[in-house]
Amino acid sequence: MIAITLPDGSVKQFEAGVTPMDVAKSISEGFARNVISAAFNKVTVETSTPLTQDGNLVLYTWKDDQGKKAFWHSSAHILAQALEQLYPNIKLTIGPAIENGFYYDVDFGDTTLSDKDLKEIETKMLEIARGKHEFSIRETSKAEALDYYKKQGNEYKVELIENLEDGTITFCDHDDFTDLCRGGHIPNTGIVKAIKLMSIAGAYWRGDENNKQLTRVYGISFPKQKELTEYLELLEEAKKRDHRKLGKELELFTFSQKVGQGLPLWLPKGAALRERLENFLKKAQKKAGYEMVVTPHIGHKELYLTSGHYQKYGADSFQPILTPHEGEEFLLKPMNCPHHCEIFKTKPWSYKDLPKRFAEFGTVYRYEQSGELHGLTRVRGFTQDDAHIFCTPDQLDTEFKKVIDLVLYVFGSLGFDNFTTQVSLRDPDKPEKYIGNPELWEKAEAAIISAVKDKELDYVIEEGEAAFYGPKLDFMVKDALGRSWQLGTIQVDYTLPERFELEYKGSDNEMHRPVMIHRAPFGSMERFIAILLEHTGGNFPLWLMPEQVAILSLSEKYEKYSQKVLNLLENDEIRALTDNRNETIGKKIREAEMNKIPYMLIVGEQEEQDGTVSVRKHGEGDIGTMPLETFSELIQDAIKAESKEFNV
RNA sequence: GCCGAUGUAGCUCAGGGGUAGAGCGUUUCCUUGGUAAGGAAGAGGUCAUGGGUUCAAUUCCCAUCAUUGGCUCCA
Repeated sequence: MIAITLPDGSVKQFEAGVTPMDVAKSISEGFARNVISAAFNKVTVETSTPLTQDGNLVLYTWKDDQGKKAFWHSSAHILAQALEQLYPNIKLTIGPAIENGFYYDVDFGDTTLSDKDLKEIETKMLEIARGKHEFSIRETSKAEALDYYKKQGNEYKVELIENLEDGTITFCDHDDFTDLCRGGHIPNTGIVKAIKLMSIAGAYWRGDENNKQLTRVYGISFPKQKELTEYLELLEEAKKRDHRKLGKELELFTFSQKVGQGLPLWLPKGAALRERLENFLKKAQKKAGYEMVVTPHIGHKELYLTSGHYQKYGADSFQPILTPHEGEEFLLKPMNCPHHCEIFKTKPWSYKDLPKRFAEFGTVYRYEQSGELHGLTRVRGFTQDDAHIFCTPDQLDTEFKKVIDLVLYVFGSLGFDNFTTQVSLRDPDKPEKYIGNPELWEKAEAAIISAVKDKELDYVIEEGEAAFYGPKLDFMVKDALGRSWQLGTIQVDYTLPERFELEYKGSDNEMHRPVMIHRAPFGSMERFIAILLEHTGGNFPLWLMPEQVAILSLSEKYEKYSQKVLNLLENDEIRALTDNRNETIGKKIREAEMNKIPYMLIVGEQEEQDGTVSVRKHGEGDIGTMPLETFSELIQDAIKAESKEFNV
């Protein structure tokens, strides 16, 4: 007999050789029907794996992440089988479960797969699924496994197996299909009821662009057709919130092929929104002791040689600009920090002067690969809400935490309540990717981790994600399509002060090197506004709205009164517009609603006589008639209610 | 940059070897209205660009450019 401990702490005795599914059945038949995966002593096992010793067993259903993982991983096997049946000479490589579904990377040889083929593959997959084939795991020797794939001429699987230890190699079989696999499947293919293949994409073998490009088929599957339908509806919903679509509809920004790809053009409403965001941050930064500086859009090549950016990114950047006669080389500014370092150098500093905090909304230009451009989130010219803090090593901890406070204030003011943070450290295996001495790196990394702990942020540590000159703390949020984007960033840098030979005089009358903090709460104005658009679906906080009030006259007869209402609101610094067109009120309301204008004021004969407005709120409808002054107070109070002050 | 898809009116999109269509928007006229589309008429397109096949190309083929889903990259 063996003792199986369940997650609730209860311990049950079973015959050795009992399977997780048997245990599930012993709890209840109904529960067992939903169990699709299991972990024994924290190791993923099949639901049919015999258990031979005491241990902790966790049973997973579709509701658990682990269950979904097993479900989608198993679906990838079904996909592979369908592909093999339809395209006999292909070479399978890897096919994992991902956050939303699964994919399989396949070498199709000379065949090209297109979207039209997906339907046929889906049909084949459903046919296989309906066969209710059981998944079973079988151990094999390394030699046998190698032999199997060498015979097939599948060099990818051979490469995978060569990197595995003998004795740990398993195959998974279902129906007549076999694949190298470490396990974690659902009991049988019949549990997969709904399948949708989403897209085809190219993907490099092992993620290395020097390797052969394979064809990746993305799909998702569900235990019920209804869940698939809901998922597809969710995707539709996400599309409606896409910042590229909303940006066009709300006339915020555009792109022009003639101006160049990745170079956004801000339309009046978008520019106004941007300006308001900038002013919001400027106000908080002023309180926090920042001073604004301004630097040019280009800089001498020498500047970036000193900073190290040229060596690191020069080759992949826009090519240097040559002056006509002297042949001097200038670069489009890819970073503001070298300029700010030169500002720091304009005069000698005492430790009593520090910290110095230089801030700039600095527009930078970077050559991003054409395939990488994406709306406003990945562009070639963008404006950073940049600042650099030059401080003594003693001040680092305090300054870093102050920056965290500022970032949290910004996020809180804009409704980003769900964010995570990432501490990005060096890749210990690739020291050549970084500049600066390892001791300083350690100091910087330790400073960030301690600040994050003190501030009780929810964080993950990612090795190898640091900037080349220093470690960083990034703030990430998710967009409407579930993609994670980096917003704010705070970086500790001992290296640039070294390279620019920055100094201050200490209390000991000796010269010392300051520490630098790079920081940008928004990250870039472009990206931030994109994410804000998707986050709010275009319903920005009232204080940011390009147009807060639409005054809709019932007919042209009330044009004069609507103009009067507009003037009075503008006196109270409320952004309003009038709509006196020869259209019905229903149409004017509809358009204002679609333009997401927060308040609509309907004015007609009654209102003109009484000096009132009939107020309609976006998304809510009629909220009644009131004196104009009352409405003005109402909206001003609403704006005040959502604007928090930044307190240092 | 690489692999796939897409590019038709200002916008959203249909069409298809014989030089183009809808809805919305826009213009003009009628209508002067009470909380999500009042009515009528008109204007508007070298069908992304450049080649090729063909009696004939917007349609088929190739290339380029842009957009897009991924991969790689991201100071």
